[in-house]
Order: sequence, then C-alpha cells, then structure tokens
Amino acid sequence: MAVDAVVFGYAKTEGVSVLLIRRKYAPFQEGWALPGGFLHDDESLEAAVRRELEEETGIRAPYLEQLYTFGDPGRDPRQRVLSVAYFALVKSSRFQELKASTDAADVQWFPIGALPKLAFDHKEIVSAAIARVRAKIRYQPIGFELLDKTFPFADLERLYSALLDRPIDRRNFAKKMLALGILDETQEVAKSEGKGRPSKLFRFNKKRYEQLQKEGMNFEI
Amino acid sequence: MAVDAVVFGYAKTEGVSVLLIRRKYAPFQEGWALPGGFLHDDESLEAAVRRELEEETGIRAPYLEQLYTFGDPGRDPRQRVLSVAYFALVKSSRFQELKASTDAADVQWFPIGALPKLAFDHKEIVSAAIARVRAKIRYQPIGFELLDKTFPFADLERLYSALLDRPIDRRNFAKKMLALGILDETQEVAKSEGKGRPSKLFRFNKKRYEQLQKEGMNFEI
DNA sequence: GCAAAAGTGTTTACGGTACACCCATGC
DNA sequence: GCATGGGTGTACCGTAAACACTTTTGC
Repeated sequence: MAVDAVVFGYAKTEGVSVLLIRRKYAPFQEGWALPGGFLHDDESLEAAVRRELEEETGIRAPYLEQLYTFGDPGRDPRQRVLSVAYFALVKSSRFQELKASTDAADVQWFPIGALPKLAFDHKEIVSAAIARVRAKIRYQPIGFELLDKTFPFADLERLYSALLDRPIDRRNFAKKMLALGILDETQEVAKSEGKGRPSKLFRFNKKRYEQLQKEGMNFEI
Repeated sequence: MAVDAVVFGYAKTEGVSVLLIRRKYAPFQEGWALPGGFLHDDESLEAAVRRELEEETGIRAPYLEQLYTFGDPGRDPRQRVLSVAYFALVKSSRFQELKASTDAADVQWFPIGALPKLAFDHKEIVSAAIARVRAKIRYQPIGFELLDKTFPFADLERLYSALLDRPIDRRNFAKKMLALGILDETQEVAKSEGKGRPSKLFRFNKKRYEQLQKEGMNFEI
C-alpha cells in the first residue's frame, strides 16, 4: 500500500508546476516520478504522505488533500500495489527549498505544460490532480495556498488565469474577489522589481472565510 | 485491502435510502454495515465492488463512482485495513430486488434520515457519500440513475427536493430542466395510482447530454 | 362536484460581462 | 517623458427567483 503526492507550486515566471523526483532504484530507475512510497504500520495515510514528501524532497506540505486511489492490477510491475494519491499546494516562498534524498536522485519542478515522461501510471495521476485543482479553485479558496502570505492582487489574477488557461478581466475579477470580503488589504506595498507601479499587498483572511462559509456564502469565481 | 459501497436508492414514499447488510460474523456480528469486502488478486477495485455487491445483496450496481479511501490505523479492530469506498446509484425499479447471502445475514434499505448504528467507521463513510451525492447532483445529471428509465417529472422534482432537503419551485425547476434539452418526452402517461391528474413520462437522453457537454453546456440546478 | 396532483408564464431583481482610462514608479 | 504594470467604474443583458391559477383524473 503506497501513497503518492502531486505537489503543485506557482511562480510568476514559470506558472503552475509539479514537483517530480528522479528515481534512484528500479523499476523505472532514473525515470521521473511522483514523490511517494509505502505506508508504514500504524501511520495514517496523510502522515505517510507528509513523511515521504519531507524525506524525498525536503518539502513540508501545508495543504494536503486526498485525490483518488489507483489500484489497477499491473500498475506496478513488481507486485499488486494500491496507491492512494494526494495533491498538495505549496506557497510560492517555499518554491525553491528542495533537497533530494532517500530514494530520490534528484528533485525538480516541472511546469504543467512541459512534463517529462513519467514512471508507472503517474501521468494519469497528475492529469487527475490538475483536473481536480482546476475545478476546485473555482469554488474553494485554495488558490491562496499557492501564493505567499501576502501577495499583490495581480499575482492572484495571474494564478487563476494560468490555472484556468484563459484570460481574465482584471476589473471584474477584482470586483468579485473583493466583494467576497475575504481579502484584507495590508499597509505594505510590494517593493517594485523593476518597472511599473508598486502593488498593494493583500492577505487571505481564513477566519473570515470560514465565518462567512458558515453563514451560507459561497465562493465562486 | 477492502472495498465498501454506499448504495443509494430512491422511492417516492421512503425518499433516499442506503443499502445495509447485517453482519454474519465478528467483529460487529449482527451489526449493520456497508456491503463490501476484501479485494481479490488481479481484480480491479471497481470489479471488487461489483462482485461484493452482487454476492452480499443481489444488486447489480449500475452507476459506480469512487468516493474516498479510509485508512486510519485502528478503523478495523482486527488488523490494518485500507478501505476504498465507492458509492452506487440504483434505479427505483430495482429497489426491491434484494437477497442476502455470503457474509450478510440480512439486507435492508434505510432512509438516510433514519440510519441504525453502523459497524467500523461506516457512519463516516455514509456521511461522506451523502455529502458527495448532494453536491454532485447539482452539477451532474446523476439524479436520473436513481429513477426509472421513464419517470414523471414530479418524481425528479421530489428527488431533488429530498436530496437537497429544501422545497423546490415546481415551475422554475421544470423551466430550467427542460431548457437544458436533455429530457425526451415519451408518448406514455403514467397509469394514475389513485388520485390526481396522470403525468407524462420523460426519459433522460444521455447521448444528447454528452453531446451538449462537449459543446460546453453546463448542467447546473 | 370536490379533492388531489400535474401542468403552465410573467415580472422583477441581481449578478455576470463587456469595456478604457488614469496612476505610480524606474530608467 | 516614456514605458511598464497597477488600479479603478459603469452600462447592459441574461438568468435566477418569486409568484397562482387551470387542467385532468378518481371517488
């Protein structure tokens, strides 16, 4: 019984990326694969995912959600293995903190538009994860898990545009998002990185979201 | 490695019900539980669910969808068991075809508002399944899987009302549903069962739905 | 003819969408 | 002062929601 994780990260330049490891051992030695591994006794599924992620990639997964269980006979050439797949969302600020170890020879982010060939049925798992995140970001505020704690509004818009793979009207998007009342404007302003007007920084107010959620508000982009 | 199934059925009088078996053996002997059992070698997860369902309850599951995998250590008192839970939707006409066998001492439908105490963590599984179906019926035409092939419009409305647990405006519902263009009106008319005007019978046009789906229409109630 | 359930349109309000110009900064 | 990216408001249209009376049957 194994767990695998599709870890998503976001950076302004590269867009949405997935974390892959290069396998040290057979089968698929030297091939790219999802981080993951076998479940220990007396360990919950989620704990196993967090452990494997930290062991293989050095990443501490913040947001973690079960995706689907893949169990076709033959999906692992060695023996029958069920894999419970999870997806994780990592904040931009942690995007770079990677270190390969245990059964990973290398760790690397790959933009979702340029994935390499993957071991096992991991291509299918990644596709399912992308579909899930794409659908979910429209009715749950999970996008914030991919940004820093405070972020310029334009980053949020770029993230949605990248994930939904279509242009977004800046004014309508801001209107809608601000009307939800779950963004706090901070006093800070982004230090300008080159050209253009510096942007105000916002923060996602999770408490307020949960409060409004209870009152029947629904997030919908 | 086990599979469990939350089978939903619908009848005008009892509303939405779940199929439970009475366990023949320990643990939880004589307790009510979800139909399910251990995975055979070289059998897909879905095949295992269908096999167990037929063995224990005599029901051939038509619509089947993976729900969630439950794997907390301690959820089965005997040993560590992962359970991949599925939910199934059974047409009204098959509602009555039940026969207990193998490790089931009895099989019975229970309305979702009046469930007995359940073995293992099956209460949690049922809750997750109800939540999923409730959410899903609003944006996918899965309601038809719970009705007969042809059905009076009012039945569809009652089903939605029962699942969403709120009254539905008949005129708006009909307008919206018919506007989708996925219902065919048959020539038949329901034989009146007692009082009231007999109703026209409709049929869900799955082909047309898939066609429209491809063209970007979206089902939304 | 009356009780019970099916069938059917119109009006109003709100939210989605389209759309363009000004502002602050770096160079 | 110009290039670059950030920030902001209005008008229209379409769909969601509210709302009640007529029709067909059994008894």
